[in-house]
Amino acid sequence: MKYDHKKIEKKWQKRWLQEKVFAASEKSKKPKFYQLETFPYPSAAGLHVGHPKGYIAEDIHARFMRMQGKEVLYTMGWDAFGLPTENYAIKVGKAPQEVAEENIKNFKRQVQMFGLSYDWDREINTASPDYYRWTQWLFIKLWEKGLAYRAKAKVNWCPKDQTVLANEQVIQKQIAKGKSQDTVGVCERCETPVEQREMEQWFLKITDYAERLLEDLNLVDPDANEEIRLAGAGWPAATIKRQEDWIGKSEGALINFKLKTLNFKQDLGEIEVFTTRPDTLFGATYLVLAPEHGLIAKCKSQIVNWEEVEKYIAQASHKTELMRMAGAQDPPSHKASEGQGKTGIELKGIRAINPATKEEIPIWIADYVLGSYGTGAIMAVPAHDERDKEFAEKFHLPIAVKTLISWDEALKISGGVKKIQYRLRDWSVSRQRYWGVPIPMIHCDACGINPVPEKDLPVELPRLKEYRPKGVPPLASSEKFIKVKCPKCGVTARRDSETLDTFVDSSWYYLRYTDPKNEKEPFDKAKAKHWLPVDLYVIGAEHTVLHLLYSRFITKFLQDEGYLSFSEPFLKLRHVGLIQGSDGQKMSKSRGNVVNPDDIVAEFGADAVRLYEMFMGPFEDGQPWDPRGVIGAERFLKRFVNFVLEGIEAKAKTTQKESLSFIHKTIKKVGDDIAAFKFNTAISALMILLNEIGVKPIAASNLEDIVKLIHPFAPHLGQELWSRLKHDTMLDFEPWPEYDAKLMYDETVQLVIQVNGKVRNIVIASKGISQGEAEKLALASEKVKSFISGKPKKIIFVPGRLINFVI
RNA sequence: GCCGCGGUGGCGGAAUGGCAGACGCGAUGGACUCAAAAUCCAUUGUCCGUAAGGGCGUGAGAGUUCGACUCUCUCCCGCGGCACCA
Repeated sequence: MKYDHKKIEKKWQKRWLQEKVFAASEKSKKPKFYQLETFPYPSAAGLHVGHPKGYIAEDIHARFMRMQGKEVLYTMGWDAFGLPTENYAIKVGKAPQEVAEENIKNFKRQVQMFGLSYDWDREINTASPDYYRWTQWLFIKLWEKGLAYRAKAKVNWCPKDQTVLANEQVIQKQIAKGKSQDTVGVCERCETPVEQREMEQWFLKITDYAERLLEDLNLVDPDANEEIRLAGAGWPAATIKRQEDWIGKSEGALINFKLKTLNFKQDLGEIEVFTTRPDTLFGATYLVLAPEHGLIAKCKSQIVNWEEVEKYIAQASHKTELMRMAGAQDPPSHKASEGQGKTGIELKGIRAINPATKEEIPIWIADYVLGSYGTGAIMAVPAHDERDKEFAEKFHLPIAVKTLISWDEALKISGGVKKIQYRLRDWSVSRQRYWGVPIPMIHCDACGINPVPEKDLPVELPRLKEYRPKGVPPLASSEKFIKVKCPKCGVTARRDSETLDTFVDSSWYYLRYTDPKNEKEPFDKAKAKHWLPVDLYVIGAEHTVLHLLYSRFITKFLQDEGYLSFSEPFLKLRHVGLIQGSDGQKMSKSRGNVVNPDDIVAEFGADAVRLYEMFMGPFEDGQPWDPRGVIGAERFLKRFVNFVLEGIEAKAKTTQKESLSFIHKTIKKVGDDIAAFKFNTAISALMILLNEIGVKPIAASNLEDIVKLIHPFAPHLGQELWSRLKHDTMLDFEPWPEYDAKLMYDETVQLVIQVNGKVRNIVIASKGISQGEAEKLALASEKVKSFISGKPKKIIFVPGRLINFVI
């Protein structure tokens, strides 16, 4: 057989699809295994060769698990809502619906060309009303429990995309500011500097789950039942760390400071601060409030420098924009130390009393204190805190000596209480754009905000001719959409005109895969219980905070509501390392280093590309694309085909044992490596096997084993060779070969002889050679003897491996 | 600044306390060919040596050990994350 990849790949892909070979059934008696991968955002650009890397790895794993006797749920879907599609649609003058449909079609074709063993009957699309009606349902459930709420808040506004961004969607970027460097928050999609705006928004109360999201990172199975592992156990340590850092738990105390005013007529009460260092209370020499702190307005009449204070507050509220403008205009003489200094102003006319020292201390406002964290007020301890010290030195505030007391004493003196704070903020989910899930709420002047009744779901996204962003939600301009009867009182009310952040869409998709066609519920409880939690999830490292945290939150919420019976959705996580362009840079259109998989697959075949991408290096690392590398993979596959076909001709002529130990070693190595996601060394082991056995005769059963070993990596080829070996079964459901540990070892070993730790000779010895025999054998060698004079001080013997003479 | 990960031939990488550079790419030489491609064979860390052989070598320096790419400490460089969270 000539290795005609086009012919065999087409042939088997067609059969796999037509016969629904990989359909997963919950009725199967086999143990389940649920594999998930980040469902793609179908962009107009299509895939580049880097995208399928994670999919290929999952497919190898899925096929391996099937051969291990597991019923594998492994499927694909489309995260189809979102800004890039909408922006692209605007650019080309089409409806987002059409663009999304075209993109999905193209993505599906490209994905299918790699021969991935998905159950296509479970395909989902977040932009389809069948799906998003349940996203809306989920939102309403959250609202019913008080976990979705509207609040006026300072939000991140992207002026280019004309929409709000979650904190997690704002990335810090360094900008040159004269000679110095400064950072600005920019939109993660278009890199436009983000502005601060005060807006009324929908939020999801993820902070209610902060403690559980943190605690459950450490979940282990109490019964040590290997079949039921819980979250954390199978996660990379760095991912757990990043989640912990993001939640940012700190333990501290709330302490009240009495207020004192120059004018004794008014009682101003107390001011509450949050501190993680109550033990430094004696060193608190001044207080600092965030500019938005409520006390400031309350004390207006007591503050003698009100005009200045007001001016400072106004400046601080526009800080993001101002900093950006200043950055562009600053003269080059601007020094980093000056530019990055803290700003602030004293509230003259009021003072606080330090409860430990009883001294009067000044009160300042400064924008280095955040209104949204703790109480928005701090006690400044310049003797112990670098930031406070910097501020104190700049404004000539007193720095007390270092005095530490116990927490208990500090709380007793001040009447403070212990308090736990989290860095995590609530999740802003409102978007003022068109291409997303309409928020299923109705605003009525009389009854307030109420959800759309469940029977009226989905609230379909209407087709709009004009959907471009103008700062107000595009849906608001559609009278037909907006006008609705209030579900409570029946009078004319208004639909919510915002759409949901697409992270809401993807926060529950892994649940829908278990029951994708259900029209009555988001999923059937029994089916979810059968398949979930997800056993293995391959995601990009960029999702370790956002998507992962949101999904965990939603899972816990649905557990609380009785829909799910577990608290953590993903047992084992693996991150895929990005393939770079041949220039070592990230693949991008603008750099012109994008490699299109269509061309590569057409030339070398899916199997060769699969093999190469897995062979490049460690899965979680990124490597540059080497156009020659695929050729190497193709060469190996050709040699493999010849090896097997020659083997078939010579078949049954031998019961050869010569190469047996090698085959058993390789069976173990390949299996262990697939399970550990070490695909590069698994492939290397197969190459070594082929090099080693070469033209030696081999028994028919061993030949079949070798075909099974390559099958997960090159399934079209594996299946084709399997059929050439006169089998009409699907190789994916044949048992993975077993290795015999007794047969893995050779009778002889290469014994390394060292003198003072340096290798001086290597001799062949029997496996079980004793130390005495080894010494004799070693000293029989002239080479070794020439390095030894007199009696060795010490002899180290590692059985079956090494003998070292210490002189 | 803080946290995390990493640094091994010309390149991707292998080896997690016991032969450094597996496997692959590239390169050099050879076979086949009218020729080229493809394929096959050999060589391929570096220095000294005709050779046998030996010295050096995993970012730098120290340490632990009979023995260190591997463990410990200090430093340098690269990548990623967080960034006034009191």
